[in-house]
Amino acid sequence: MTTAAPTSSSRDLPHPERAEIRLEAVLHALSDPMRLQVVRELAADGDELSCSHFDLPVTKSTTTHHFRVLREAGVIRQIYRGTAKMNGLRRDDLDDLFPGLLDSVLAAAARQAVRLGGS
Amino acid sequence: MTTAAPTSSSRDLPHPERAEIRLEAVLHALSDPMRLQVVRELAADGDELSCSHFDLPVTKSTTTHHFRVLREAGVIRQIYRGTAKMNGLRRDDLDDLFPGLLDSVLAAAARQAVRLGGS
DNA sequence: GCCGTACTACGATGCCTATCGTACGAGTCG
DNA sequence: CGACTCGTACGATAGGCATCGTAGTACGGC
Repeated sequence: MTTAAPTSSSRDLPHPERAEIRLEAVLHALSDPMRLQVVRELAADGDELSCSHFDLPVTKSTTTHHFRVLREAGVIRQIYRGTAKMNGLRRDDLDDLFPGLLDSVLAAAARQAVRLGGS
Repeated sequence: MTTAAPTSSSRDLPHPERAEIRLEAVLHALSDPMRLQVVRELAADGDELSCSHFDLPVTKSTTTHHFRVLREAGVIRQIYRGTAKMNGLRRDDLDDLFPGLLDSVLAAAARQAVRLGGS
């Protein structure tokens, strides 16, 4: 074992090419609190998180929708692994297209979380 | 010349306090091509640009709407000066709340403009 | 082969918003 | 004053989107 199957599921999902990623779409994707939260967790916990790992206060239908928006904007990459769908940040592509943008947004989100959740 | 009238119009517009500016609202404001364009011009040409200076491919009503969204998100500051309404980027507030964010977005927009308009 | 789990697809709904047109208010200049 | 310019307000409209629920598909384990 230890491999054998490269997890090559037949179904794969459409992702935009690096050159097709549009800044407006990325900003729009990140402008939703739900999706921003997802991106923050992905950035913090590293890649390879399944959809079900996230405990969002919405139904699974809505969760699927948000992941799709993130994927179609080019923010995340999704691959099926068995029944689970793993999500990873497209940090390399984003950093190449928009240097520093993702880090700025993440830092801004973290700052704001402290400022608002201030305790 | 060079001053004399402090241009103190009686009508002034509601702006969010610095502490009220929300990252999601800023990202959403910048996710519209029209508004992003406005912000880019403001950043390039310095402050103090009148609404009519912008030649957007929409009617004046819509232009007013976009400026209002930008103002209510805390991205720009607007003041009346006679019949004109001057617009300025709230760079100080944004840089304080979200260091580097505005510059990253502007740089990303410039890069993308080159990449797409790339001749 | 069957069942449970993970996620999707589709339709419905209600809200938000980008857009327009027209009518109006505020200032400036003749 | 009167006319013109700049921008606003309001209503209408059409499209987008966040949300849900239900039904369905794909995979893995028993």
